[in-house]
Amino acid sequence: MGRLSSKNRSIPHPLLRFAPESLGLTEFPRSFFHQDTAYIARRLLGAWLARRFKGQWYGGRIVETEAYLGSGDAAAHSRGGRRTPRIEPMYMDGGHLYVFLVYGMHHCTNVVTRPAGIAEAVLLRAAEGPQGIPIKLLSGPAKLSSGLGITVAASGTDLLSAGNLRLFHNGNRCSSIGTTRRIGVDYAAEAAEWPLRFFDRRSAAVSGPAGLK
DNA sequence: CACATGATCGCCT
DNA sequence: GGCGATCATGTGG
Repeated sequence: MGRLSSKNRSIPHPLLRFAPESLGLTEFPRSFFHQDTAYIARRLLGAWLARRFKGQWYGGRIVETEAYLGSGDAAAHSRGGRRTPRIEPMYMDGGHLYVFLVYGMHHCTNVVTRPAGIAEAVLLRAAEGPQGIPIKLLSGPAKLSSGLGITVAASGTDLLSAGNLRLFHNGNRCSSIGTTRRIGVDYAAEAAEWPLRFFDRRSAAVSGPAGLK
């Protein structure tokens, strides 16, 4: 049957349409993505992940992120220096995308950090759509990905190549940031407790049960 | 609200 | 062959 599972859907949700130019948003320079990964994870709060589809822009304001720190991080796909075709984009220059499939049906979108050769990344866990859009639409890494129609097909693309996937910001930094351990990585033992999850305290779109905020 | 479970398959060992 | 960087739905208190 022509089953249409989430992993095949690359169409952005129509409610997420917005006009980047009207908000005066600019883009981060390459050097921004070469900095400390946890620092970047915090700085990305408030930035807009945007996708151009058939001439229109769709996007959301990022409100929750997690940092994954590479070879020494037991929770990262690049733990122990692993290097396979799937995770190759993690080794690319900062500013690229790393997208993977989890549980056979959901996608997770990451922004690669650090210079090429260092496999670190920031998982985008939740975002707010444009004004008036249901708060749950992008609240969770898989929902954020599916809301914008981002699939593994986008893994390895460069956010700074003036393409259809971009990261915009308006110069304002998130001023109220919460920090907790990362979600869903209990298998990583001690690394699971590292305080590498960040979220905008003032946002109602942050994912997970109330206890995790 | 707090769990518990099933769905579903690519990736890695 | 085992297991996820998840989510929706169901149960029970």
